[in-house]
Amino acid sequence: MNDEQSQPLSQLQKQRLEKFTQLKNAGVALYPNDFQKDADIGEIRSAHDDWDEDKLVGLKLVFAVAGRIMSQRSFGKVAFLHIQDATDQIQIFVQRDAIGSEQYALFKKMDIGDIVGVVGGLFRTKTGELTVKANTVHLVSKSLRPLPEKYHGLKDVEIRYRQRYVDLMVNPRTREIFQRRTKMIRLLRNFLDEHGFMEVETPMMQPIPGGATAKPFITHHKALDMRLYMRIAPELYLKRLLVGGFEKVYEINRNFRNEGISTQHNPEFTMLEFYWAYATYEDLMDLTEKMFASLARAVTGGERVSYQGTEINLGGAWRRLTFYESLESIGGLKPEQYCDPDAARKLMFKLGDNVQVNEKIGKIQAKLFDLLVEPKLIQPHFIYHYPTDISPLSRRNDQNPDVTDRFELFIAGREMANAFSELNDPMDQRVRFEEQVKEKEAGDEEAHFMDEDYIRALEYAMPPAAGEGVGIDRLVMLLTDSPSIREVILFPLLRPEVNLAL
RNA sequence: GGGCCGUUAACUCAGUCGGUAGAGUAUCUGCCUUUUAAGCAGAGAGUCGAAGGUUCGAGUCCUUCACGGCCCA
Repeated sequence: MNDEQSQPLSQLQKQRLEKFTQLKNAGVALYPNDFQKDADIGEIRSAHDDWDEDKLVGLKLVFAVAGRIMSQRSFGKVAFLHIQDATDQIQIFVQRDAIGSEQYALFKKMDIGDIVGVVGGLFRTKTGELTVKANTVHLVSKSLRPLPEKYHGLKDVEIRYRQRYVDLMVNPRTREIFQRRTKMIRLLRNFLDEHGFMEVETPMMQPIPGGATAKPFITHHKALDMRLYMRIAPELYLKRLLVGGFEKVYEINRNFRNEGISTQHNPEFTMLEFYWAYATYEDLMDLTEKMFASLARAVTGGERVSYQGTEINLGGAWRRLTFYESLESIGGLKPEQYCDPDAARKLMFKLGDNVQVNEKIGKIQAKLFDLLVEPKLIQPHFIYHYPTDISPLSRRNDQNPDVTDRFELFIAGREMANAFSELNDPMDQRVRFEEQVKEKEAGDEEAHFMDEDYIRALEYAMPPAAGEGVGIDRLVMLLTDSPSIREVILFPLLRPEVNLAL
């Protein structure tokens, strides 16, 4: 800790180290593991919050609680603390005459931030607060660093992300976000399980990355001397399972995309993907409405949620319109502006975006959509019938082969889900992959790879199916009213900390 | 990758026109047996993100860099 390499200790750290030494010299164990905790603070409070003083005095029970000291108000021979465990906070009353002068002297060496164990009964103070009157106070774990200020808390976002443990200690909102995140994921699993889906796990390290248009991370397996990619999506493996005969499968886990970082992108992020044989993309729209609304009810209490000051209604049937309809009615474009490649390219240039000369019309249209339509989709919208050019894994529409039976879901001006009826024609899939390989060879790092084994699987016949991917981080953002994806990821990726000597 | 903003005590923040580095909380000392942003009195605490430059003099002005945030790509 305090060797030559380390950073100079602050005055506060030195003072804590002194107390550490004093306690040690007094024979106090600084990191004991024998305190027997027998109650959670939350349980104590919910069981006794409405008890009056007489009733509490009648209660002869003694509780053993443990938690971190969050604040203290110290008098000469008596002190009040608040300690916090995973469930709640409770006030502790420590009296010299109750625990003895010797113990009280040791207690005075304990600091805010220390983890302590307290044994005592319950009473109510003059101001009416439910309080544990300590019979004994045990040091359970000594803290050598001061906690952030009690009133303003920890605001510095860089420290909040780098030292999430401190953020979690002192900011209740942070704890609530991650508790809600966990609850949401559990609810999603329950929802899918109840609808007959089977949860599976497919490779995160893949020899051929597939299932999405994205740049992968590359890694290497030493013993096999083999290049591997961190998966950009589980899609192609999940569909292999449909070939194998499972008819409803899902996976919730991490994907990795080697792209920029923003308020809506973290290089590793969590996706739900689910596949449903004998269903269509339209069935998925219905299921998605149900799923999101039930999730919102369960975690926020209603179907109308407030996101960054805007009310968003997740209840009922959501608006559905085709990709081209949206370019016209929401983007304000006319067919001649987006159907003709030269006109579309010219328009993109005018909007300040560079378009590659060889870019296909579907891709240019997608850029127009991103710019002119997506930001305006605040209430939930299903946009369907995407151009085939940009949907290499989707089934073509039976009436118009230039579009696919695919939709994306937009809420709060951002993509929340992507879904389609699956392409199960192996011949067509091969052609689509070949198109992608051409784009890759032309320099598009995000284009799909050829996956011969996937085509082989389709050649065994895959049932017609529909599949969907839902960005869980963005969904958590929506239902926790968080403006940045980093607020809903426990340890978002940051550059290495400089000057960190441990 | 580009633009803008930020980085000052452990935390939250001031710092005027370039002239000795400030507050609150926290900490330490003393008093204090029902407080809850406890109180009173006193004290200590700084690589002003880093490195250069301008200047008699830089937290402040200029340049570069690092890290973070927001927006754009």
